[in-house]
Amino acid sequence: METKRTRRHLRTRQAILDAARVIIAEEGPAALSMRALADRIDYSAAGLYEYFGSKEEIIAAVCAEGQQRLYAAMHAVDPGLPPAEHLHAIGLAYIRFALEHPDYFLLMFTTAPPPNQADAPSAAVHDALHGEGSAYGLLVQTIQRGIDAGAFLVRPGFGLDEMAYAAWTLVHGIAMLRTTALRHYPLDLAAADEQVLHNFKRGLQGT
Amino acid sequence: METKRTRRHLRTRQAILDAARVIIAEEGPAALSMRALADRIDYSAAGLYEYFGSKEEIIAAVCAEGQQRLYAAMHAVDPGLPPAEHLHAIGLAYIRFALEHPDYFLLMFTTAPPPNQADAPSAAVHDALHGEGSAYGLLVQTIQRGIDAGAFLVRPGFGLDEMAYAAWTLVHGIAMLRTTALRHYPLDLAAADEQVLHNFKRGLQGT
DNA sequence: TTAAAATCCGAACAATGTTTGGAATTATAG
DNA sequence: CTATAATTCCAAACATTGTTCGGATTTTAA
Repeated sequence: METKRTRRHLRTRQAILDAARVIIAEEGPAALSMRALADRIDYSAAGLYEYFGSKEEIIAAVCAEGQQRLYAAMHAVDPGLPPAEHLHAIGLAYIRFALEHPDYFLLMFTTAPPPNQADAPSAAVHDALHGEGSAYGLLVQTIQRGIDAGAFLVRPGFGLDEMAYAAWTLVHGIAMLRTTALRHYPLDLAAADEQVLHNFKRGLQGT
Repeated sequence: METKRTRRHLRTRQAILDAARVIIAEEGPAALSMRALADRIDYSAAGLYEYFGSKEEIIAAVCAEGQQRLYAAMHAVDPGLPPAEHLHAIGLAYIRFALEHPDYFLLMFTTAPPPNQADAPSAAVHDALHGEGSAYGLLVQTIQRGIDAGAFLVRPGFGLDEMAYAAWTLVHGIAMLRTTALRHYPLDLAAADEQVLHNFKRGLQGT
């Protein structure tokens, strides 16, 4: 029972991650160097390696925090809404998260080290996506509820998995474009987003 | 009239870009170092700076080539198709380009240095997107033809620009997810893509 | 042929991620 | 309480990166 040591260890670990997050948000991912990170919390660069094995591990940990925040943002929408509105709302939450935390979002989906899906057993890949507390898992559950309630029409070759995939690509395309190629784009795109989501909803509800 | 010199200059410039493209395709963007690049074409790293001002310029030039190839892929679809099918086909071409050249695609939309839209006059941003020979310009033209032919229904707050934006986000989301988070995903997603594009088409065609 | 310009490269510089060796501190055992 | 072990921390060094500098070599212009 050595809680005192480990508590301090954990606290320092968190301080490192917090500093990393701040640097990324303020100066971009390129400015995240081990020395700058160490300076900010009054450590030396070498000292960081007692807490993380590499810079990649630190970035991966920040990404994991981002996934949790994304999940939290999507989980915060009223679950009492009817399925279609529920799906609409969590889609908007996904987009809003990307617009409010573009550095986070881009880190998670572009800068991040690619999870080695190539050799991993596909069951593990499946679980990582659908697991509890994951944004994609929440999406799947919401759609499943819509199917159960008869609000979404299952067609041959377009069932739960395909619906979830389609919904994800939809909001991801919006989020990605608006945080990269269309960053600072002058026009207001919220109305178009609404139209797109509305049309998608209609597509799920049947012919 | 000093064509001999400039011809050689241009040829070397192109050799540098070709080598950069090969390295990125074979070993990823992270493996693109000035020394590795110089080695491949029997130059020294310092010599490259006679042809490009920085590594960023080289990457930007490779991205520009990628944009041209993307445009060519979309331009290659039969323009005689009816507007809705035409739009469908260039959307598939966009996705296919991303799947066949994921390194290229990701370089263009994530690794690439962000074009400084912040201070540029918005007219220039508009021209860069809509200009002749640009993929987005081709998309806009196709949709304009669909509107003119009465195949796509213009609604208040959802006109040409919004339609083009929506179409782009749609295929971009698919292309981006399948080249990053869903790379090596075991399931076949082509059928779901078809469903999504089909539903989008229906949305454009009216209530 | 001579002067000027364009090419090309070895060497060096600053900054990066990481390793190493050991000093200082803290916990555990006898 | 002491001695041993484990943890924490850092200065220094290493390899690799993008880039600059000075000069040598080659090509063009006069």
